[in-house]
Amino acid sequence: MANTSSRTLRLLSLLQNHRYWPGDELAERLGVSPRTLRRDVGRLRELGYPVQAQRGVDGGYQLAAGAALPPLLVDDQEAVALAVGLQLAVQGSGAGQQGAIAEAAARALAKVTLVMPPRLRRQVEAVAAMTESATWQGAGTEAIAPEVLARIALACRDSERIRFGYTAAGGQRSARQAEPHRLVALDRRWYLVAYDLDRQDWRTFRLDRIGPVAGSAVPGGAARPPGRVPASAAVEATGVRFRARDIPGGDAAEFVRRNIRGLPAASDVVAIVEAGGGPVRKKIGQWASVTDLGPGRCEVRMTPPEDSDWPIIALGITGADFRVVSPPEVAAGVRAWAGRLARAARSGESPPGPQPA
Amino acid sequence: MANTSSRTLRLLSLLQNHRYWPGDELAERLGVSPRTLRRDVGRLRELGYPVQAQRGVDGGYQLAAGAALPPLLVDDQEAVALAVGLQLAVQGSGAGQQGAIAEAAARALAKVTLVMPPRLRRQVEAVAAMTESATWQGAGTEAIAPEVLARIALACRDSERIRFGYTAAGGQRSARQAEPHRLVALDRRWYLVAYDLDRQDWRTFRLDRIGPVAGSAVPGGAARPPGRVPASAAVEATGVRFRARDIPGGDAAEFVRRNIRGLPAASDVVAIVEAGGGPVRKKIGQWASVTDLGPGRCEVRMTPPEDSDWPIIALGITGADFRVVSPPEVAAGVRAWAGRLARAARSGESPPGPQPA
DNA sequence: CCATTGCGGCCAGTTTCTGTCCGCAATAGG
DNA sequence: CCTATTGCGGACAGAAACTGGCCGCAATGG
Repeated sequence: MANTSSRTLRLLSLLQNHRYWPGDELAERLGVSPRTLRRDVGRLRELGYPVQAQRGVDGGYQLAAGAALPPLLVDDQEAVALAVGLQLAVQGSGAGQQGAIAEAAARALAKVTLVMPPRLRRQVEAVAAMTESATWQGAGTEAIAPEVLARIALACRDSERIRFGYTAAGGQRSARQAEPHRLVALDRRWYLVAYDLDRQDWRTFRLDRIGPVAGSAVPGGAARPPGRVPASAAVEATGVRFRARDIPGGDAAEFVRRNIRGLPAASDVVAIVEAGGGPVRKKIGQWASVTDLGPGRCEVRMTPPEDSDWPIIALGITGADFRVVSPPEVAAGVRAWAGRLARAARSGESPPGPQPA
Repeated sequence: MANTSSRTLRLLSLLQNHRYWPGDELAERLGVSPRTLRRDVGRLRELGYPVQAQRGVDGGYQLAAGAALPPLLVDDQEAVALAVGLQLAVQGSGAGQQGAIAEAAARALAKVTLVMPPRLRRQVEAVAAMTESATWQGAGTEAIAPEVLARIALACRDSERIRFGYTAAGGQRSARQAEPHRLVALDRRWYLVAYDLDRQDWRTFRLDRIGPVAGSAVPGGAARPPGRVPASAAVEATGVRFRARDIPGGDAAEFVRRNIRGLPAASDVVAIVEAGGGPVRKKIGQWASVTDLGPGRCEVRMTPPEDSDWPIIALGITGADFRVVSPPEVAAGVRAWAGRLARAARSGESPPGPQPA
């Protein structure tokens, strides 16, 4: 309380929470003399946080943008908003070149949730539960539990072995133990690059295929360092730390790209849209890669979550005619939508009232 | 550098960036003796940040969740991700009871952008430009420039008069000068509760109707406190501070609700969906209020941005038949979609190749 | 049983911090 | 032009803190 560093922090907080303070008031709030306040301000400036001052009548201090970001002092609500926003960013903005952002968001999310008081974490979960289904619409959502992502991000950061269940492309579930190295966001999917300890080799895992460990093979009261999170969920931090290895090729994203190239991209959606590539790209470039096929026609390719209506929506908002090349499921979905919308359109024509036979 | 408080901050940063440090390494990094490190840790604990320690071989320190959120020390990328995520939260999650979250997000966003170095701000703008159109799909976007929102949030926080252009419901543009008091997120819209200095009364302004000031009525080199942002945009901070008044009724959200009730909610979309309220609510409860109309039927009411395809999409993903009650524009939109999708469905049936006449 | 690692008391020397007093420099208003 | 206000920073003395070194103790795992 009477501490100097704590006071400096409190000063920073005040300056972040209200941009314009007369010096006297600041001094009073901090319980020090104005001279000491000036010294504190000087200290902040030395630390690189530019506190601007206005002299003369009605003068005061205010915090400006500097070269580095000062420690962020947020209140509870803001912290919740932060976490929610980061979850949105993590789930939603993985597209295109934004992979880097998504990864940073994952890191930040891990950081925040780690230090967030439990009561706030509960709030975040509550809000996320409300919003979750919304970001990735459609029923069979492949959305990743934010908590899985956060835990893996933490394990990567801290070089801690993890154990998890994985459903391979074929459908077989198995328990894995691995050294997680990097999270990579690619094409709206999350991948973990890890050294698989059972296979003794590098692997990439799709996060949406990670689930609870099959047989929670932890013998009774075995060695578990206190303070570790128990196997409450899909991913288990073992508490065993490892030394980082070099990822083959050096670049994690490149490694993922190579690996998933080889796999059958069966779920890709391909469609021909009767409109110029430019406008289409502008409207749905977020989710799809668009290739021009001459004037007024282009090819759209997406990798949406399975079983979702997303590709239909994307094609719909292009506002142009289109043709689904593959897969048949999406074409079937289009037929279903067409039927429903046609009935809706017809019902709208007739005057309101009970549907005529 | 050699400062105690700076060192404490650095320690906090280390603990946030990597969860498990042997004491000796921490001491070495901070350039102090282990004894002093222990004292620093004690200081952090006194400040309320629970640093857990493991004794014995392979022991170390780690930061755990405490009662209060410690100052967040984020790197550049994380800061960008933070800002992007907050913008998403601000634009997207305004629905239902989440208004409070959205407002907190706006506050946090203002806070972050204010102290963010310009280079990072540019990055955020770049990313936002890519993502913007995506959140609120559809053409006639009513999305609010994040910068407008941030600036108004700041002005509210700092009790600073603002000047802006406003397009009234009728369509007339006018220049306003007001004392901004609160931002309110309601029904996926943002409102500003402010005391209008020209009208000498309280008003609510829809943020999406705020635009650049008509005649940037600032005479040449007139008095402008240095450090103020110039009239670079839709909202201008005058630099004049004011004393807060009491909002009539005390509650800003309530005030907004009263005021907009009176206005014609012409753009409301109403539809009847042939499905139970429960499932429908689960699928689109984010964007619409759902009222049960007996088993297997419910009414859906939305207030989407004008001219967007959003209501059609929402109704489509319910997966049920429906009927658009109003407005006619949406019904027309449904017909257009139905036509396009029907053609797409038909083209899918025939083997690929040039469309048969 | 032992090595490792964190804990915290004690102490002496040093550093830093604080409040007070001072003159100076901007700034806005009369 | 003058004045009140407000921030700036030097000087100084006393008080407070910080630091490193030393110690014995307590967990912890092998």
